[in-house]
Amino acid sequence: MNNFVNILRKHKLRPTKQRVSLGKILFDKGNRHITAEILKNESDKENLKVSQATVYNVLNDFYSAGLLAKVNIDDDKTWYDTNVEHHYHIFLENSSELVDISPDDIDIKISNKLITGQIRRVDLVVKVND
Amino acid sequence: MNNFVNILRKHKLRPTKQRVSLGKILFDKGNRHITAEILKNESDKENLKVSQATVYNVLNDFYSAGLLAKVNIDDDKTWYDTNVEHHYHIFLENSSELVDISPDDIDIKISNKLITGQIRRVDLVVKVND
DNA sequence: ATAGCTGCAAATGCTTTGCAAGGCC
DNA sequence: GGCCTTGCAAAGCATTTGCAGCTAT
Repeated sequence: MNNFVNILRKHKLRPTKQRVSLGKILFDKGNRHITAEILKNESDKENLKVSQATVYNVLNDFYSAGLLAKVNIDDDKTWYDTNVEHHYHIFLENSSELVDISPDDIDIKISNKLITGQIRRVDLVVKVND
Repeated sequence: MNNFVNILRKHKLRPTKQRVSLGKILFDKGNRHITAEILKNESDKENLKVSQATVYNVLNDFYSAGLLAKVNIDDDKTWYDTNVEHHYHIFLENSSELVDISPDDIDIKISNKLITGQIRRVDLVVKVND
């Protein structure tokens, strides 16, 4: 029935009412970019009775399990991304919206004499504004 | 005499003792990447008697004047960069150090069908780890 | 039964701010 | 002198944590 319950179990996370209903908000509508504040608001709108602390805990748990990615845009709030595949972002400054860019649509060539050690990740954000 | 005093005046910032001495730490040693905490520590080491609040105020003033750039690495602290030219970054995760990459050493091609509006800036951070 | 989770409130960590005292033009 | 800046302490915000009570297994 509920597929997400199994995903939680697979990651050794108990499928509590709160996790399942927040998971529904996060993963049932395609790729999303969300903050703890937005998630709490949407949860309230659906009368889910989830505390703000639990929203933070759940986001951290999902992130640790690899179900969410973090995106650094500004220093104020943490954004979470339901797309955990390698990709880049466009940030629409007017609406504070994030849009995914597939690595196929962008070509980055770094002169590798600059890199020492292992590349762990490459973060790219194009900030646009009309 | 003190060249930085004139720079401050040009930006309508009064050349107070605090601004001039923090400016010396920031701009007299080539390009630097620094947080409010690091700057306060270095200021203390030189017995400058600058309060933490003033460190924050000065960083904000310099940033607003275009003398410093901000770099988003993590959500915890704000990094400031004395290099305000367009460029990219390598973040050394082991030492939490930032290294500049010149735009000449990296080639980014974005399929421009993806971009609507004006590109305000392109932020790229390569996180390495050995 | 019990290990894990939730909710509340308090604590934390970075940063900002109000206001009185001091410094620059 | 007058306005800007500083310093201190308090406030602000996003986030984390301690702990008692609850829930999934």
